[in-house]
Amino acid sequence: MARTPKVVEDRREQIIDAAMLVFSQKGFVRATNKDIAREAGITPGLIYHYFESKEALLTAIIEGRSPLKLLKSLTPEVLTLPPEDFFRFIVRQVLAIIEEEKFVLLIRVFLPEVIHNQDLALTLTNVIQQVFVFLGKYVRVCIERGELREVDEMRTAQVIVGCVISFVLRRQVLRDPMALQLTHDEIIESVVDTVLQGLLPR
Amino acid sequence: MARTPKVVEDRREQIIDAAMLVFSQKGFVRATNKDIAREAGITPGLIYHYFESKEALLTAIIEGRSPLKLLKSLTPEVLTLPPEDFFRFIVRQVLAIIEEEKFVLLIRVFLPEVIHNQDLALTLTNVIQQVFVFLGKYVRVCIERGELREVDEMRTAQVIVGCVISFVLRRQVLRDPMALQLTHDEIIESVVDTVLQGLLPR
Amino acid sequence: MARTPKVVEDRREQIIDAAMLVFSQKGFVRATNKDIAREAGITPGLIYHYFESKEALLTAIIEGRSPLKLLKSLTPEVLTLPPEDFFRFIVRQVLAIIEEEKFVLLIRVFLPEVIHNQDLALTLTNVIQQVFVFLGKYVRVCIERGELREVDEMRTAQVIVGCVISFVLRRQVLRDPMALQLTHDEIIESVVDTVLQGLLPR
Amino acid sequence: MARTPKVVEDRREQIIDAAMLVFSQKGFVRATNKDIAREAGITPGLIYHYFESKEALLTAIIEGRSPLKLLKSLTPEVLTLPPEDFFRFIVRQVLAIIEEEKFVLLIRVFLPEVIHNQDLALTLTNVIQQVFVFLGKYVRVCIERGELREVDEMRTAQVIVGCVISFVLRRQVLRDPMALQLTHDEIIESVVDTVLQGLLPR
DNA sequence: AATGAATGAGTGTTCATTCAT
DNA sequence: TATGAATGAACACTCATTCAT
Repeated sequence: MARTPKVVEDRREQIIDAAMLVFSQKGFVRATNKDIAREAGITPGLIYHYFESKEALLTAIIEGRSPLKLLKSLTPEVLTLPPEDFFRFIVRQVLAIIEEEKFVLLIRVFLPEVIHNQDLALTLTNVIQQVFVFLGKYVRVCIERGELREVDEMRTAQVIVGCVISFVLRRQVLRDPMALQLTHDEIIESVVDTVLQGLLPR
Repeated sequence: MARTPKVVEDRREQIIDAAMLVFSQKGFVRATNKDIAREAGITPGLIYHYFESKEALLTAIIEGRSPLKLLKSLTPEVLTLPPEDFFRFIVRQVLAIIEEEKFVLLIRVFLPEVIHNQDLALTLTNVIQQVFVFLGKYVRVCIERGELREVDEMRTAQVIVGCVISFVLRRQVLRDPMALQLTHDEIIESVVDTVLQGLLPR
Repeated sequence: MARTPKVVEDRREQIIDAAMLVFSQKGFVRATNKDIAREAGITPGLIYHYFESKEALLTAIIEGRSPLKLLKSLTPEVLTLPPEDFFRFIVRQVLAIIEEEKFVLLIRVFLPEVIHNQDLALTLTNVIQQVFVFLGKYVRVCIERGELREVDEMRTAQVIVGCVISFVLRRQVLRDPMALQLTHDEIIESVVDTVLQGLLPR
Repeated sequence: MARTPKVVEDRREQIIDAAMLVFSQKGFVRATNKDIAREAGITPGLIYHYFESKEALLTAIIEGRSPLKLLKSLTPEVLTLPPEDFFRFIVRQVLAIIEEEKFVLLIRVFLPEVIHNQDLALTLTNVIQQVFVFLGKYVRVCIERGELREVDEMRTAQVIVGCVISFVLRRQVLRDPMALQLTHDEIIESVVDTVLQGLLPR
């Protein structure tokens, strides 16, 4: 009885892991409880001891696996870095977290759901927004320091993060070979160089 | 005898329209033939007079509503425009087509399917690739004319188009208010200005 | 208007022929009106100008194609033939009619239906019975003439005709190669010789 | 744990029994899963816990209820019996097994299917063939012993078994009263007497 | 905690039949 | 006569969910 809660926690995690995998492969609706149970090495009925419904299992994934790490890495000290380093750092960070194996699964689970679920969309929007705000603040500071030219800092943040996101989607959702052949460093270089130097000759 | 074929065509189109709408709202799997029939004002059985299966209906949408218009607008003449005008033109073009009402529906129908359907992913990849190639060629020409500095033209193309795509996705999939409040012109300005001038002071 | 009735008759026959073929291939329930219409070179709707329902089409086949020819060939004059000739004649007659192309179709259409349709079974029973009676009468006459030994004439008739029927079923329903490799003459010989001479040495 | 597998087996058997009955009454295609479920006292969905499909249920009937008993009874010992006894024995055996209640159901289930299913036809053909071969061998032995006159043993076997089969079909499929009024012994007597003695006076 | 038999509401699909043309 | 679009009532089958064990 003292050990039970720990075991329970494990089972829950185990089911969530299995569900994440199966959902990411077949999609939420197409994935059956039988599929999930098979992947978790249990029987379908047991899922209902830990989750109210299949829907609740999806919610649990969302709530338990939210990309909070992303925001934690955005500490104030990095704000003191010079633009080149800062941008490389933040793009690398976003790429690293977002392309983690588990995170990729999350994307593949959420993306289809987010389209028909406004709540989910809001959750995701908020996370992204916080990245924008953080990045935007830095850009504003640099502008005032004279290290960057006068631009709308929020739009600039959206351009930069947007580039990275589209690379990730092409890699992880479309599995576009042209996007997959690039290393993280090459992506970082392409984005940061273009955005900092601009295309026009100096 | 003269009117009948026209009516038939209309029915087919009508069913496709209804399916597009319902699929975009509920997703392909969740949408039922009953939903589609209700939306089209017919009985479910009639769908099978015009399509072999629900899957075939999805295929018909893809094949009939493919974004060929996008590529048609990319005529050789525009290649002679100076970079500022050219980039504004092409970004405006992509935005205009991609944010058309019907096209938005297409995105919402395909995006969830593309994740679990490699064939669909390939189709989409190919279309995007063609835009990259077109844009890349232009960049190469400008570099040789000395109008743009020396960069990898394909990666640059991916950066530019990627920015636009991520704006569209945030608007049409996430319905992110921050992205929605921008006009097409503002998006174009943000992307083109950032990419051409760069952020570093000149 | 003068020609119409004739055309109508043709159409009816044409539909019945098509239905017989399709029913014999797929069975009554599995065969669709569309199948029949395709085979007849018409559209499904037209069937209902000539027949009340699919069921009525089956009935029309039964009523129109009943094996009356079989009984017509059993004229009184053959009764005067000596046993050897008579048996060969009647077995040959039964075989010839029953293995006619059209008749084989009939068997394949009826057999499955007869099992679940007592009316049909009665119709068929009656036809066979008449053959038994005819044959039985002949046997009785021969016994009285001393040309055959004293046996129950009706049971004897059932044995003889039963042999032939089972050969036909094995050929036309089971398509049993062992039965199919025999010619009509060989079947006749096997049946008649066995039944007349008996297996015991004389 | 000791009782569970037994219950499962019972359920399977129970469904097979119900299906046999319903199929034999309405035919495979006309019989619905609802019919079978009602007969078995379960819900239609449960059928799919035990069988992959309706088709698989038919297959299970074939495989589980195949008339192997028939062949098992044909042991070498009986080959030593004198012709009269042997023929009476084998005809009685065939009649007894083939007219068992369960076997009659089988006939009524298969006969309609066998017409449109070559695989099924082959299975049935093989069983019958084995009986022919067994009987043929015996006839050959007797001929060599001088107990029977010189005849083609395989054709003779076909004649004898064919007689019995046609009696059974008339009884169980056509429900022909003339065939039904005979006892097994009468049928045996008619067949064996005719075939052994022949009709011609000795 | 764990099983898996059992249910019932639904799904895609088929097809005999009707009917405006 | 003839068409084929349209319907509606089924059908086989699926699966989330429940529950006795």
